[in-house]
Amino acid sequence: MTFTTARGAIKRGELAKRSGCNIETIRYYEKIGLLTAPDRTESGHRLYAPDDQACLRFILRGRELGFSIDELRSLLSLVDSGDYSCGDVLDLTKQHLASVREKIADLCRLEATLTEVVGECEGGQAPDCPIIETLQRSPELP
Amino acid sequence: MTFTTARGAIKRGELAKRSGCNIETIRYYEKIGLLTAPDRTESGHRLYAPDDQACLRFILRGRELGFSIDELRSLLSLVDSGDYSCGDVLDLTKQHLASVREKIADLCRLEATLTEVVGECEGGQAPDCPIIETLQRSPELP
DNA sequence: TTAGGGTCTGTACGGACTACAGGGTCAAGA
DNA sequence: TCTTGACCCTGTAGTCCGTACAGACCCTAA
Repeated sequence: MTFTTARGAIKRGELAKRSGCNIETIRYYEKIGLLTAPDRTESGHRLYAPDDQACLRFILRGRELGFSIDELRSLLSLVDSGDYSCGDVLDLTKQHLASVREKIADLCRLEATLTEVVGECEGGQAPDCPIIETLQRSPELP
Repeated sequence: MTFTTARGAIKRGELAKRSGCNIETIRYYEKIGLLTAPDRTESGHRLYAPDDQACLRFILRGRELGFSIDELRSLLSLVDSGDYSCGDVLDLTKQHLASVREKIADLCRLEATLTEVVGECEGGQAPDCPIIETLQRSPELP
């Protein structure tokens, strides 16, 4: 049986399995300073304490919500500071939400254009493909 | 006055200016084989003939429509083959359209979640920030 | 003791560019 | 004719967010 290390500490592979995160990604987050370097066994294996595990979950959830690494860095430093204000967090989140909405708007414009050309093409046996024609036109003016 | 080269041929800087494309991006497209290498002056400066210019416009328009480099490679080889069938082009475009729609759906889910947490936070002087709480929850189950 | 897994490190790759350094070329003005 | 400044050339490194690999080390159970 394995010597039981500090309460609840687990190795990287186990953390990867439990969190659903790629094992290499965990090392990457440490490398870029997003996840603090955990304690190690004498032979150098990483040991993630429950706090470290919570931190990774925070990061993964943030990524799921589309926050960038830098945004998460800010959020984490707010949380770690202990007395973060709701306002700071809200500002960051609102900014992020705005950029998500922008991306949606961009993609919707794209979708409309593509739907249009697909519709034109589907209609008949046009001698010139309307999709190719669209591509050969000059870029759209603002 | 500059010696007038083959009708309408221009150098890279001029092509960049006219097309609105970053000058380095043109070189990049050549390097990855998307844009065919143009003729050169004796001293090695690139000279883009009207056909080359049209090809770059095609690429830029395609990128605007969100096609990947690989998709554009396929489209260009279809067009260059001369007797492309509308069906091939349509297939590629439909595939691309489907992926755009998927991205939109993903972002809309994101947007909904973010809007929700922002709404909760905005409401009052909650002692614990609901955004941080959301982040501290486990990742969403499928 | 050995076999197999797991973990360690460093490094390279991907897409789609962008930016820079250190040189060569070109055209116009003095 | 010379010089000046704008252009162009090449190769390389950086961006973002990971992913993947090689070669070495460690750990545990049979």
